[in-house]
Amino acid sequence: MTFNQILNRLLTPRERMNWEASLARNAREYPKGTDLVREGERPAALRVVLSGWVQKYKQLPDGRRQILALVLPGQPCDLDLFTVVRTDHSISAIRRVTVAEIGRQEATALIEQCPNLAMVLGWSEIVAAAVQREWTINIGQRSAIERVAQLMCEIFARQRGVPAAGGGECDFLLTQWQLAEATGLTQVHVNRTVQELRRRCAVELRNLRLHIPDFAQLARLAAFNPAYLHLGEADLVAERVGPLFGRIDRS
Amino acid sequence: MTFNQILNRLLTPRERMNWEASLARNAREYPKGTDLVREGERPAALRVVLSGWVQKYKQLPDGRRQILALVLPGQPCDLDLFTVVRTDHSISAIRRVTVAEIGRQEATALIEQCPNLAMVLGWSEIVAAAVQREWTINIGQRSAIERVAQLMCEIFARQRGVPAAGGGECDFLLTQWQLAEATGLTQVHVNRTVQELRRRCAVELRNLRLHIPDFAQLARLAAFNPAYLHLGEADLVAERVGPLFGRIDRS
DNA sequence: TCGCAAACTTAACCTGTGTGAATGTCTGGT
DNA sequence: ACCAGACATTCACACAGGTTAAGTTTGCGA
Repeated sequence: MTFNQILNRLLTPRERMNWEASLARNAREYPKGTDLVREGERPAALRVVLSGWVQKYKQLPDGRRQILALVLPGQPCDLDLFTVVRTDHSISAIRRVTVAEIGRQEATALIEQCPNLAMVLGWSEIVAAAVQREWTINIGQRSAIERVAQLMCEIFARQRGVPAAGGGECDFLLTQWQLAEATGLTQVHVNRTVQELRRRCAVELRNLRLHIPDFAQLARLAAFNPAYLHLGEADLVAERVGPLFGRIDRS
Repeated sequence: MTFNQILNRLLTPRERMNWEASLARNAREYPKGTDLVREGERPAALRVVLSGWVQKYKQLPDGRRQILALVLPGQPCDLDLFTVVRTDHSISAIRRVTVAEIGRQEATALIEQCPNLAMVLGWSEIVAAAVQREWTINIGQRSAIERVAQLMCEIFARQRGVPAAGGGECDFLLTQWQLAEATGLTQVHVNRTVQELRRRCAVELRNLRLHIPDFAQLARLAAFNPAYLHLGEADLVAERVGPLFGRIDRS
């Protein structure tokens, strides 16, 4: 269940129109590598990725860098605009991206006009937190090959869902260097690892496309358990998230 | 700024009374090692740690375990009760703990009666997410000695704040084995690392107490930057978190 | 106060992953 | 069709941290 499908399901037609209009009105393009947000800044906009991929990352003083999360098309980067005074991480474009940047005033008005929107945005944060936890165990406990395989499973599942059988293909906009920064490995070792995965016929990877011939096999290798993506729970978002973030209003 | 200080500041006296009464009414004790929540369960209560420490963790099928987060006294474990259908991680008592377990009905009523409470709880989730990000870069990029030092800085700062100068002492309820599970190292290597920190006079650690003679020195060694704890931002919680999670009502 | 389990320490050895550097190969822009 | 820069690949070597297996100390419950 993608973020867009959740929006479709939970927003009223009018709410959805307002949201879409706001996104379109505030869409901007950036070349790859552009920093959208820098650590320590005061968040000034609600950002939603419309095309391309965006990374959240942190750096140590000596330059070591860790990618914390990937934001795929359709997803909001974060809700820091509404919550945080100084951002604790940076956000940048992995490749050329289109991002909607909705300013504070408009974003606040939008949420007030669309009672269900806060709820859906809240849900996206909940899933993002679960993904962050999975990345923690990924980096902390899995071996190199498991880490890379796990990340590939996640990226596939977030775009295509978990296939009932067999496999498929999806976008994979990371260079091996970025894959290394996301998994806590070095670029050289990621290369070894990707080749090992190729040798085992677990994945094909070229031209920014990832092909997984047998998803179940890769998932086994990675000890991938898709539960943390909460893909099947969106139907229940309404009754659950409602009390905290907002209220359903289908009038 | 501890969670309790935020509560003091943002709740009305009546709200605070309701909250405290609810905590007291639902307090329960558990011996160390008790699982409070198991991965895959439906969350049934809002849990707040009253004394002792609690860990959130995930396990791989073969038993490898990663501690994801520590919940210290005064803090809520999570808001999964309001948001998630099936929990994606487990929660257990690190040592003997007292935990308030507020059932769904009571928790929902409480939030409806206390408009500011949702806001404060939301803030705790925001900080927890920031901590999770820091743990990710900790495990992904720092060396063993940096990881351990960083975690010690965090635990100290969450209890005592960042000392202006010099150092101090605080509780440290983790065994070296748990320290290993939290940092993605082995127990043996954690032991080596702790001794190296002792040798450098960076910390003293015994009897579940951590003594840091010179916090600035340890922070330098760990590349510790307390910004992610958002310790100084609580004053601004109200105007920020308000629009999303709730509304200030000091009537 | 004893006794046992949990926690910590030490040691010898091993391996997965990091380093640094050179070379090869795409690919998108013009 | 070509070129420049970005990516991927390969190699030789180093070392941080893992593994296994004993000890030794500590602290708590009976």
